[in-house]
Amino acid sequence: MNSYPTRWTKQMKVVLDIVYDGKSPITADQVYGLARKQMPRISLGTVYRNLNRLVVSGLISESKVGTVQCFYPHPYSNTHLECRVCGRLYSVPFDLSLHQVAKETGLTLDGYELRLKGVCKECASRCI
Amino acid sequence: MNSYPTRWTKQMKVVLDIVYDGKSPITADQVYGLARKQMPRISLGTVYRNLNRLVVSGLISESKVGTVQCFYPHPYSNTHLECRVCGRLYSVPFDLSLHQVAKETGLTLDGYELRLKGVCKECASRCI
DNA sequence: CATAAAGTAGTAATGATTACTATTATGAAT
DNA sequence: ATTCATAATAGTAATCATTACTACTTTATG
Repeated sequence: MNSYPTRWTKQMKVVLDIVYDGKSPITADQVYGLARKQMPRISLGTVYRNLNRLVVSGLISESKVGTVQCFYPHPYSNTHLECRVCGRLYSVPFDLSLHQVAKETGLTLDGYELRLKGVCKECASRCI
Repeated sequence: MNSYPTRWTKQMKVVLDIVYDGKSPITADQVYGLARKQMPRISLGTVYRNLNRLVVSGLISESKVGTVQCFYPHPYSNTHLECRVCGRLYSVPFDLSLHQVAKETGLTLDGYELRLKGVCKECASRCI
C-alpha cells in the first residue's frame, strides 16, 4: 500500500520539517500551503506521497479527525466523543495505558485513537 | 448536522429492516442494493438520509471501517490494529469496559471504536 | 560519465458522501 | 374525508480529500 522511502529528496525534507515544526496537528493541504512558500512548484501529490512515506518509516504519525488525515511529529494518542445526534467531535480527558494494551495483545504499538460513541451533554439536555 | 426523523416513511422502514436483518456490518451502498430489490426507484440519497436519521435516533449504530461508514443494528464496539507499514486493518481481541469509561468520564455511551496504531506482526518480521 | 530506478509536477480520475430542485407523500387541522 | 403546509423523495450534480497516471527530472551508484 504505502511505499518505503529509499531516496532522501529536498521535497521530503521540506515536508518533514513542516510537520516537525508544527505545534498542532496539520493536514496534507496545510503542509502543501506551507511547502509552497519554500518550494513554489511542489505538487500536492508529492506532499501526500512524502507524508505517507514518513508515516510508514515511523518518523511522523497520522490520525483521522473527522474525514481528513492529520499529521503529527510524534506518536499520538487521543480520545474523542462522537455525538450521534449533532455529529460533533469532542476531546475527552481519558487515557488508556498503551503499555498495558501492548502487553495484553502482544502488539508493538505507537499510539491509539479511541472514539467513544454516544450523546453529548448539550444534546442529552435537549432531551432529543 | 443530522436531522431527526419526523415522518415514518416506507423508505425509512425498508432501510431499517435491511439493517436489522443483516448479520454483519453493512455499507450504505449495500443497503441501497438490497433496498432496490423491494423498491426499485429508491435513491441512494434517500438511503443515506434515512441511515443517518436512524443513527441520530439511536435505532441503529454506525462506525467507520477504513474510509467507508458501516451500519449495525445494535450498539457496537471494536478494536482494530492499523499497521502503519502495510496500511492493513486487523481485528484485535481486546475489550474495553465501556461501563468503566462511562463512569470515569461521566458520559452516556453506546459503544466505542479503538484504533491501535503500530506495526503488524508480518511487517515487523520483515524487519522493515 | 552513464544508466537504471526512484521521485516529481501537473493533471485527471476516484469514490463515498452531500447538496440541490422539482415533485410527491405525510399527518394534523379543518 | 379533504385540505394544506411541510417534510421527504428521486434523480442528478457537486464536493472534496485522496490516489492514479504520465512524461519528465533527479538521484545514487558502478
